Amino acid sequence: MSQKFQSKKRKGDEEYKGLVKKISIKQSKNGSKNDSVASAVNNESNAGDDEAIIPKMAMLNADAIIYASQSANSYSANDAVSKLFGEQDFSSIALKPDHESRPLWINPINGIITLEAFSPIAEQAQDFLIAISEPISRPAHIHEYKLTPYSLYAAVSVGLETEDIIEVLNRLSKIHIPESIINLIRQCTISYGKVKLVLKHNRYFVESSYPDTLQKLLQDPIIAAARLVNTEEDEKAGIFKEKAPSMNGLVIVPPQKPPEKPIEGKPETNIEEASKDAKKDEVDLFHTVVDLEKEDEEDDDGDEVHAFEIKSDQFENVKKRCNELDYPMMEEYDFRNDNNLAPLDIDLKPITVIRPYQEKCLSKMFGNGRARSGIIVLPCGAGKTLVGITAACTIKKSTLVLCTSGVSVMQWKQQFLQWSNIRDSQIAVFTSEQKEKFSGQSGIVISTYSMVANTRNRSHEAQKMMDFIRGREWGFILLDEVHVVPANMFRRVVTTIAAHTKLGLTATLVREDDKISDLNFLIGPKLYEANWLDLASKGHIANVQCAEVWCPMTPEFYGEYLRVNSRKRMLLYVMNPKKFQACQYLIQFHEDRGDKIIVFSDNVFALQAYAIKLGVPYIYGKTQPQERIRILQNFQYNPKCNTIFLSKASDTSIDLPEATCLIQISSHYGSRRQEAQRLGRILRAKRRNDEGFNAFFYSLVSQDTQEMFYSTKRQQFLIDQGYAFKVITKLDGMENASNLVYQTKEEQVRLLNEVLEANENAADIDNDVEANVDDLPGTITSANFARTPGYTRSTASLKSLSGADGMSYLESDGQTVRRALGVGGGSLEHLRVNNKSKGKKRQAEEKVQHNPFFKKYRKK
DNA sequence: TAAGTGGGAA
DNA sequence: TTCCCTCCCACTTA
Repeated sequence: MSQKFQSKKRKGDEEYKGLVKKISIKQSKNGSKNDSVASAVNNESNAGDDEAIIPKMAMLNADAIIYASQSANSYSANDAVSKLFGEQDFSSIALKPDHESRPLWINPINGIITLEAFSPIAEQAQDFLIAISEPISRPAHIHEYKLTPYSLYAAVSVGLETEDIIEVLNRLSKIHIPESIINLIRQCTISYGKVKLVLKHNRYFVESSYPDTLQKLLQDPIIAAARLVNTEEDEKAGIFKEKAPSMNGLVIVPPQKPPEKPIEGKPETNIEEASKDAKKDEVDLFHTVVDLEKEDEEDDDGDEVHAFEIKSDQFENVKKRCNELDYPMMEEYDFRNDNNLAPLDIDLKPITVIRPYQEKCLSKMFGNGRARSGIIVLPCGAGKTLVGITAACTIKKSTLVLCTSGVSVMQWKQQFLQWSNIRDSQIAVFTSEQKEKFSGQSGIVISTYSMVANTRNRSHEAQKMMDFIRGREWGFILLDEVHVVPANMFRRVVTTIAAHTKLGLTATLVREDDKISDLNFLIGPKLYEANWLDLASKGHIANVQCAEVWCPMTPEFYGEYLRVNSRKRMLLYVMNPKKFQACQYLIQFHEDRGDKIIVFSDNVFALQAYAIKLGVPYIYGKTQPQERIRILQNFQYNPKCNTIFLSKASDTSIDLPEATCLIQISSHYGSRRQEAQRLGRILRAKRRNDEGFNAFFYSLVSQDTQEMFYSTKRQQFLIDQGYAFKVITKLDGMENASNLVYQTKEEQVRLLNEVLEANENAADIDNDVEANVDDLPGTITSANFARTPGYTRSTASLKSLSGADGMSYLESDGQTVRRALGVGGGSLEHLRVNNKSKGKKRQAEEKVQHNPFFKKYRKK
């Protein structure tokens, strides 16, 4: 490979020589690496598809050009092309003479960097790009990254410096870096990393070696207001040795002991050695690409450090404000020199093995010997838990772990016991069921977000436990599924708990709202994000074939689909008989192959209809825990039970390594996170390292319906991760399968009727409520009216009751029954349901409150 | 053990 | 662009 480079080499280009030198060093150090990447790219199972698509794309473009030139016939074809690109026409930018050997393009306008992933040095370039920019899209051959203030902040916080970033970028780029981009980098990095948030004795300090910077920040009204004026107590506590009144009240803290080289502490176990080596490798690798001598320079070496204290309940605001002022505060914890917090006796067990990418994550976190706060993004099944546990074992201070569900809490506890030598008495669980405290000065508490974020009345025990958690200082807080933290209620956990280091873990750092960037000041920068395909190619997670199966609507269903309003359409395309058949066919096909299959449906009606019709067990929200366990164990160990149906009840935190095939029949909304999480269910497939093993992921989509739109949206995350979705318009052999359900028109029509009935019953409530809402002008009176005790809506439709005979699927679902019976008045059946559960009334209230007026009213 | 409540996701 | 429904869960209390 280096031969190829040599042949392209041009004399006199110093930059280029430098680049080649770096490459050959890298190669001699790790000769086979590039080859394996290259082969991974070439063997990439979907590569063929991509190639097949390219000519089509080219044709498409040609069409567009012809069209453009015809519609604007005064232009020549060339002009028309430029017009298509608009201001994104960069044909005037000069390429470097040796551009072919450099893998990057940089868009001067939006900071998007395009990487040729087939370049021999793509892997090194990737490491660098992940450090300085956001991965946007990483399909097989061309990757896109974007430079953003946040990403540059993250780059600085892992130790990169402005000029290094510019220099390396320039080496890798096919064009000279545009001025606009250089300015962006300078602007974003010049002020970064100068201010730190420090927690000491349960108090928060803004610290910097640049007093001017602190002065500047104090000019800001928000920060000034959050400032806590020092008292004599501070002195007694021994935090401040020296005051500097001349600096307008800023105090000087004696110089900190400069951090040593990465984790040289106590290499007690092999693991620590291994991870130390990994860190060294990481640094080496970085030097190889970047060629820096001065990487580990510390600004505050021997300098004085200045600080002022802020109110602890204000620190979220201060962090946010500093971000806005372009002085993002880094949070680092010098845990090895902290003698205030009691140490925690915890180490990884000697048998515990850390994978290379896990070491990489940790090296980003502990790169300068301190613990940085931030976020690590790893795909499901890639061992996020172990990363968290290893981090806890490195910090060795009291640790708080927060998860989304009680099941996860137990899993975390079990994993801590499995991978580390933590004693059982040192690890406590805090949920509604169990309220434990650890013994001694330090320990681990595992809890849920809702437990800690709860603002309503607590049980006595819970309150005591919360006082315990709030009253102490934590060395480390681990936030599992960190993408939920920006939610209004959950985000308060980061402010109410005093923790030196915050580490967020997630597989999918996306939300469908715009709150995800809040994590930058709630937690910290993204420290590492793994490439899913990369991990798959190395065998850490399973290879997955993704396919979208198009199921034509039957004429009857499509006719109805076109007729009804959009709200009622969903059931029609989910219950499409052709989809039913495709699902059944795929189940048979994969069961014959020996696969274990999970079928997902968001829609409970469809879930039950499918599962009952096909005689397969299913789990949804109301399934009792024991029943769930029974079904899941059957699925795992019973060779006769190879398929289960799941609702979104188990989208997260359910571990089924046996599953090798997923089928999605209903995916109403465009949640990228959900799609990725579902794919994650099969990434840890036990059989992933079998020769030629593939897991399968099917999305069944009714053709020419809204579902196709949602499906495309949902897939975006996975596509950005490099997965290619194949479109299957016809399942081979399906027409020969004789045992499929709903083959006759009569059966299909009967199904259609059932669907329409269900739809109508469900819709009755909506119509009814809407009518009410329309009647009421949205005044306070109407609110009172809606909340009047004993108020029942009486615009009953007996029709919906009388039609309930055919709803065989509804019977096991209490809520749907209620909804179906819904508004009916006067019937005994209705009264029975209504008496049994007041849920209906609550539902009615909610509906009324959805009126925009009340929404605003309630917000006030 | 069941029901109510509040909250999250989209 | 905004808003929508539904389903799910955890926690508390009766």
